[in-house]
Amino acid sequence: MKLDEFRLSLEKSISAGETTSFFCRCRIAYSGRAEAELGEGERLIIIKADKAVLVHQPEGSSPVNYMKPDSTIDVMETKEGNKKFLVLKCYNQKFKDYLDVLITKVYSFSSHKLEDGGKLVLMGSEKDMSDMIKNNPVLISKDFSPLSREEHTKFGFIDVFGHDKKGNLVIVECKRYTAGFDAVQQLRRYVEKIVELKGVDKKKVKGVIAAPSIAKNASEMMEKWGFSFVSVTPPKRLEKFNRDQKSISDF
Amino acid sequence: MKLDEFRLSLEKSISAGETTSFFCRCRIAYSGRAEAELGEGERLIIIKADKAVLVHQPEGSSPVNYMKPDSTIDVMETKEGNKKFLVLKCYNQKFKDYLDVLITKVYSFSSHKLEDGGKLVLMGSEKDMSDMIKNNPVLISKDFSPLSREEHTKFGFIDVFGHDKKGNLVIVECKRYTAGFDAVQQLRRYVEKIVELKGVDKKKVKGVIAAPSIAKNASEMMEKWGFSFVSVTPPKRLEKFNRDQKSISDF
DNA sequence: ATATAGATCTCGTCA
DNA sequence: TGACGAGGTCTATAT
Repeated sequence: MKLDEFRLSLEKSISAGETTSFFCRCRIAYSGRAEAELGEGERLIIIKADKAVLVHQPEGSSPVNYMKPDSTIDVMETKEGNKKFLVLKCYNQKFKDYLDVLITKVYSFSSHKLEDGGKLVLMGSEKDMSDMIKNNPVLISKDFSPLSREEHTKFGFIDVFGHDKKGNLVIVECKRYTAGFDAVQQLRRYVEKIVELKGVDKKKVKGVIAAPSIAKNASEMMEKWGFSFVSVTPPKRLEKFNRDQKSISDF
Repeated sequence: MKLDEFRLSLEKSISAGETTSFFCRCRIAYSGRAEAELGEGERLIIIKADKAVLVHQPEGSSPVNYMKPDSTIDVMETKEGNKKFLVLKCYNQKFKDYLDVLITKVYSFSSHKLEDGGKLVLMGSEKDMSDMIKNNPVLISKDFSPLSREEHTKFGFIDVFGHDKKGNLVIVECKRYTAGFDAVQQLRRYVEKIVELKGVDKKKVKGVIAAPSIAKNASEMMEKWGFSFVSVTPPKRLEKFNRDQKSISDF
């Protein structure tokens, strides 16, 4: 594809608020929160309707370079020797980010005005876990009584907060994956805050990690601080479909 | 674009290890580490050479649905009433992830075998910060002597480790952005580990956060634990180009 | 705008 | 392979 032709199509698409996708050969420089350079190679570049920019190499889930939404995007001509190339100049005012893409060749270009009001409905998040625990407190222990869930209090952001029949306060930290050091430390901070702010005896505040599993080192740390681990798996609904059906949904 | 025609092109591209991009109308169901549904709408779908799948809505940096690399991808026909549609069935064995995309319409399709050996060169990471501090220890204090950097020791992963002239051990935790609770706790854990494993007096181990700034609450926590904060900004090189030059790089 | 924490985090690294 | 920490994390939420 000719660069001139590409340039016209691209500018038109961007100003029309379309979402654009093109394969090209390019070099990239970024400066902003950090700085990065990427030598010449073939990539897929996406410009979204909200002026987000993504540069994808042929492998990996994440873009190798990107710009956040609300960037300004200009297309300019540049010369290298006697050859004309294009430069995609992107700037994000909010984050003081700059991205330059030197485009030396374009293989294909496509663009479309996407109409999409769909919103993702997700199940199995940490929030869903704390929900499940609040509704089934026996998952934590036979005498656990939850009081609040997912609340931003002056004690901190505690997943599930409650008490037991022995008069202990109980703080539950949920993790949807294997709990590690970070989870234990987070719990420890909440426990200390509660002890400090409520002025109760340290022994009267119990810390609990609810997660599918816990790392060995983290487990040792738990013992040290007198916390306990309860194996809980985030709730799901469709799982059975995976094995039984051709499609996980009949839409 | 006809669905039959699209199907042939897509299957050919996938098996050829190309990177593929197409605009379509679709509905989506995911089940695996969590579960998700996304109603009908127009999206851009990318299938990479490594069998990663990305579904992008017209807005936002991140894909609304995705599959990690090394997924198996099948294209199947399905019926809804008397209409024929396509289903993209993706499965990742390692993560037990399933993604179904019901495609009702395809607007455009493009595919290319990307040749790209380019690797991103990044400057200004936390590693670069700890490098800078090791080479300019005065950034921490006049009498700081670094011993190691970015080392996995039995004491933990410590950004910069050293001592001062008063015989104290000094542990520096670098953050490239505003330090918060998490950073302070991380530091606290390292300090406690060193005290425990080296068997030295608590007062002889000093904790330092090196970051551009620190959150107010985190700062209070620092005082409580006797840690100190030093303002350090991650190193960059190209910054001046941003304002002075048309391009942040002359490539 | 800042602060806090989750995420189908992703990615790299090391034991 | 699991554990652990960084990330130009991104995103949502609350203050």
